[in-house]
Order: sequence, then C-alpha cells, then structure tokens
Amino acid sequence: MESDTKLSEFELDVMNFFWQHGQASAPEIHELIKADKDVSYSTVKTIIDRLEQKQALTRSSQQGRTIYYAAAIERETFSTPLLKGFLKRMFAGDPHRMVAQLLDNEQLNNEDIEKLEALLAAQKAKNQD
Amino acid sequence: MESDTKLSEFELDVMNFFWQHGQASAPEIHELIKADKDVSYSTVKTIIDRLEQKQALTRSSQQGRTIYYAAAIERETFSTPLLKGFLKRMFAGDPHRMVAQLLDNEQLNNEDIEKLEALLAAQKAKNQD
DNA sequence: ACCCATTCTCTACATTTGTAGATATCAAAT
DNA sequence: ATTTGATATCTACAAATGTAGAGAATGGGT
Repeated sequence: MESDTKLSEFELDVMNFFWQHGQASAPEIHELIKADKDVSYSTVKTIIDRLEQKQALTRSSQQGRTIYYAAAIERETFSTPLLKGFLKRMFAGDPHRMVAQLLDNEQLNNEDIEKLEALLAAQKAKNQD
Repeated sequence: MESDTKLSEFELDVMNFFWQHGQASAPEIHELIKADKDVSYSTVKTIIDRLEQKQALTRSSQQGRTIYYAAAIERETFSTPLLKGFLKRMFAGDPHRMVAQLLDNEQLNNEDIEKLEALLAAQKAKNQD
C-alpha cells in the first residue's frame, strides 16, 4: 500500500471490524455495522470497494458468490501516524496532556490503571539500557 | 456552538494556532502555517472563514483593516469527543493499547514517564473515595 | 489628496466522503 | 430447469474539504 494512504472515518470503522474479526463478507460487515448506524448494504459495500481500491482490504476467499475480504494492512500502519497527528493536533504534541485527558474521559478502575503503571515501568526499564 | 460541530484536519491545524497563541490575524496564521505547509493566503483565509461560520472562531478585534480572531471554543470541547472516537476507532476502545503505542512512538525519557506515573497515582487516589 | 501594498471578499473547482438506487448475476431451493 | 433471494456491480449525487485566483477596498505613507 502507498505509505500515504488516508482512510476516512467510516472507512476506519469498517477496517476495525476486519482487524477484530479477521475475514468477513460485505453482508456480514453490513450486519455488524447496522448495530451502530443505520446504513444500507450498498453504502457499506461501496466503502469496502474503496478500501479494496486503496489496498487496505484484499479478497481472501469466496463462498458461492460471496466474497470474503481481509485487512491487507496492520492496524499499526495507520494508528502510528494517526496517533502522532492526533497528538500533535489535539494536544500540542504533549503526551502528558493526552494521558491526562484519557484518564478524565474514560473511567478506569484501579486494575486498569495498574496495568498502565506496569507498562510505564517496563518502558523505564527499557530506557535504562 | 453546535455540540455536533465537526472540524476537518486542516481546520484543526488552524485552531491549534489560536489555542496556542490566543488571538491572531489571517496573515499571521498564514505566516505560521507556511512553515509546515505551502499554501496560499486565500486558502488559509478560507479556512478561517469557515471556522468563523462554524462559530469556532470569533472576531476579537481589528487593527486598521486587519481582523483579529480568537478561538470561541475550548480545545477540550473538541479533544474529548475526538479522543473517544479515536480510541474507539484505532484501538478498539482499549486505553491500554493506546498508551502502549504512545510509549512506542514517542521517545519519552524517564522524567516524562514519571510524570505520567504521578498522573496515574493521582487517579488511583481519586478512585479510592 | 493620492497611491499602493496589504488584506479582505467572492467565486470557483477538483477531490473525497457518505450515501444509496437500479440493475445484473448467480447459487441454491424446489 | 426455473425461480428467486442474496450478493455484487455500476452509476449517481449532495455535502464537505482542500485549494486558490480575481478583484474590491482601504489604511497608511508621502
């Protein structure tokens, strides 16, 4: 894929299903998406087609007429630059601000927080060497 | 402002200058933006006009013909829902994943990390009561 | 009082995005 | 073999977005 491929919000929503579920057909994705948002099959299929064109999805198999697609790129391929951009845009590039707001927004219980603490500790250890 | 106002990427870039610098004129913003990206004055002014229409900016004063604008909404008004959306879309709603990647992407030194640890500790304390 | 550089206003346009209908096609049920 | 329901393909379109030129307007210098 082009390194500069951009995905729209809706396209990203669709990709998420693939990243979570592995392969899926358009009707399946439509079904999943309808839970959140009332869109027609055509709409979803169009998004999938565009994702295929952008080479974010590939046809992975076929059952009868039904085409199964799968993500052709890792989530990280997108999340890395996006996170950077988002951090820059929304938090003036300051991770501290971002985590502060994350803590504010999400209701993390102590268990969650401890997991994050472990993460930080690990990074500190890594910094040491 | 409408609670459902959406800003585009470019619009957000422009808002950032206002959030950081307080009030500014279109030519000033153009000057600042040119450092990153080669766009014409017209382009920048159009974005500012759209932001004004969306009531994200207001005219705060005037020097001769030059109009000064200022942010009419707080950064948090946008960052809160956007962070939520971004978390959902890019990290399947899992803050842990997001922080993990943040740590991966940004090179945080131990001092930075300790600040984050303090943040987490504070939140834990708050959870207690 | 006059000129002009600066800034604003207006208009325009290609592209991307969200949206979906019409229609072709075929696999499976009878 | 025929029908039909599910699926795919194709086409379309309005709105948003990134982009910028032409030209109007005026504040400030002389």
